[in-house]
Amino acid sequence: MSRKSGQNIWIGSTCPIRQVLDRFGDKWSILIVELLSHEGKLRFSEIAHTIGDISQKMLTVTLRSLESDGLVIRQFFPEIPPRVEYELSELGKSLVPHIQQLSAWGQTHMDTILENRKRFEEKQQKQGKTAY
Amino acid sequence: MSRKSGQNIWIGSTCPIRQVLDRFGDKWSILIVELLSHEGKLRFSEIAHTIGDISQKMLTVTLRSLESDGLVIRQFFPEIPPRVEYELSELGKSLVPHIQQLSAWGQTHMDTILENRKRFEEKQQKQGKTAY
DNA sequence: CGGGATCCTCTGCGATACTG
DNA sequence: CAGTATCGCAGAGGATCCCG
Repeated sequence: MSRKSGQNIWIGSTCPIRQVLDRFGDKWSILIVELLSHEGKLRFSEIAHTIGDISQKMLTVTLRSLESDGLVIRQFFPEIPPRVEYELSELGKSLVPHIQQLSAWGQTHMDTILENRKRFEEKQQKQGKTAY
Repeated sequence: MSRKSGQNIWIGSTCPIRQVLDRFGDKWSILIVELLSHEGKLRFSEIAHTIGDISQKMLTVTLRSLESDGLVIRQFFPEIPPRVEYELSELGKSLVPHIQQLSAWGQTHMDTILENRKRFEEKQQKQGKTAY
């Protein structure tokens, strides 16, 4: 519970922010949701190719977890060779706007952040590193 | 570049989503920003106590990185015993609404996700696990 | 083609002890 | 009080091989 604010916030391990972070804090989930939101329906190899630097294992694992949580729909076509298509569920689509908000924030402010970080490092080098 | 969509999206390692994820995908950054957004100005030990299950090391590291990127302002008071206060910068505050959007999405949909996951696991147990 | 199963590496993070 | 320094580990994620 908050002391200073009247708003209701708790920070325990079941608070919504932590839940969202636990679910989507991994390396690939959000990226795949964003990709599917733009491309609609994609095959396994198309996703792999578009992202480029994801391993087959992690693509499999991430897609399976997204499917398991009902965020992505997997369609298997038992042809030869087999074909599998992935697309966002309604639940998955409902997340997209928020991802794009974050993405837009990043486009606007990430340069500033990187500059800040650079200046901070330079400042640290001038001050410290002289004491040995 | 997208083929099917007319919108501009790229998925390379410099795309904004990845940058945001690289920056805030860790375990504590977003949580601390959210906490400071509610409490305004907090001392080191107040943050530690409120969160509860963060180690001193990770609190130090996370606060330092947030300060380095200009998201958090650190004020040091050379008293005895020393006192340090942290608060969000304007840049940090500009991120808060988006975090709360995500948090709200989590409150609305996380139960569904967990149910989906549970059902998926049960389905897997019925089907697989018989083939050896 | 779309994975499963292994093995291995790297690192984020926690636990502990010490300091100005 | 607010850190710093060091050690150690679990687990995320990559590389490789295999299979229907």
